[in-house]
Amino acid sequence: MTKPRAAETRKRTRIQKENEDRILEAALDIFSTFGFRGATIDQIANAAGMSKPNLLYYFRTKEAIHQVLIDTLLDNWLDPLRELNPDGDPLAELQSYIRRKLELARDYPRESRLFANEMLQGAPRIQEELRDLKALVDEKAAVIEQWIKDGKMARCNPHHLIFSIWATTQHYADFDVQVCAILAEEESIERRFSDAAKTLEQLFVHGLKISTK
Amino acid sequence: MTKPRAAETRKRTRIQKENEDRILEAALDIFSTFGFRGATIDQIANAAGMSKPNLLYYFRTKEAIHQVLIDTLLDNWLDPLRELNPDGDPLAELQSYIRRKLELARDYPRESRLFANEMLQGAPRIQEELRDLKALVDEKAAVIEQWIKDGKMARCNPHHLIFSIWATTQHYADFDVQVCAILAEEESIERRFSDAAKTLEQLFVHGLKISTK
DNA sequence: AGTAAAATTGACCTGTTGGTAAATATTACA
DNA sequence: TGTAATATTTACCAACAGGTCAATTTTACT
Repeated sequence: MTKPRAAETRKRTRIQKENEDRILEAALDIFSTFGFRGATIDQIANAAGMSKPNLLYYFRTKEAIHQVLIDTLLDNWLDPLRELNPDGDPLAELQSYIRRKLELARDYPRESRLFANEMLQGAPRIQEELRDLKALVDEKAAVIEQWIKDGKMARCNPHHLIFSIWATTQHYADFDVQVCAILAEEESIERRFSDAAKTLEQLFVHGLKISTK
Repeated sequence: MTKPRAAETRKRTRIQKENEDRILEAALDIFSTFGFRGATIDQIANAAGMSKPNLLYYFRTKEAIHQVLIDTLLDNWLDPLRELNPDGDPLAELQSYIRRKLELARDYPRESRLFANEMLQGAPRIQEELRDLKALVDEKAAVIEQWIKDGKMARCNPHHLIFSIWATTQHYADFDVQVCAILAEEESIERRFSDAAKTLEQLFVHGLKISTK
């Protein structure tokens, strides 16, 4: 015990807490932009307003920082799916799920990009988390399957439906540059968000066919 | 002219052509997985079965390789959108667009990931290409808008519709690890693809509402 | 076969990167 | 106020990265 690392001790100091938060905040910026290998500790330390050795006093390795980010990310990220209520109205439930995912993409784009980066690289650091994810998705897919069997919504493949919801919503975080480049620049983020929400609702509920109502 | 670099000379040798192809092939692997900053020349050279200096004999810098990949990528990538025919049947045109994009995701996942990596990092190296992209998208969005005005398809925001098509199809390339982890492992790529195609058609055309036909 | 151009390599250089060691400064708390 | 634990910094290291150079081998062509 010659070197009682801050992160290891039981009680966390005020300074410790503050600095760890600053580091994680900065690391989220850098990792989400450059990916794990593309990010450097120097960059993160700099963004956190801190010297590199000082940063390494709080997190022993680059991996350690990344791990914490990924872990906390996944928790929040899956909350909307967890809340899908089997007893609610199917279309309303799905619409609210879509909306909540879209809000996450709007409010936490860096988290989305961090996750996307990890996926692009083949998810080398989150194999076990993917297993938990599968369990949750399978569970909710069963819920959707039941809805379909009960004749409450159109037949479709529940897993792929979930993929489509993920894809369309996260797109606004992950491909934000592209979205902004293509939409007129004067479009505010609020406008983009509400247009996206309206379009997704239209698509997922009614599709593109002329409705005969 | 003391050093007539291979890539600069008019006539391309057999060896030159072969090696450039091998390098680009290897670079696509590495860049698409690790992103620009995460990829190293050593990795690429190694994957191409070639020494680093030899690789640098064909491409002067890491950027040069990346640039070629991005340029050729964008061309092929946008072909399906270019072919959207204003005089065709709207829903059939869009369905065939979706299918072609899905085929691209299946057959050229690395290209998709390369592009995704660039987007995640804020598209630092493809600003001007994004402008061309905007022009094309605006043009096709106008086509869709006309279809809507003609009462041939349901009202929606054409730009966001295109985003949704991109998102859902590319998802199968970019998030392949996740998709595979969540679907049962025994599912073949053909099965995944056909399930995805069917689901997307259902979604984009009919939506999830119970159809009354 | 001879030769000039093209291709390849090993050795090297410079800057960067993840991480360490030891010394110093600061804080919390009795 | 003293002091032990905590926090921070300076100086450093070894490995790696992008890229160059000069020398050597291979190829294409007469």
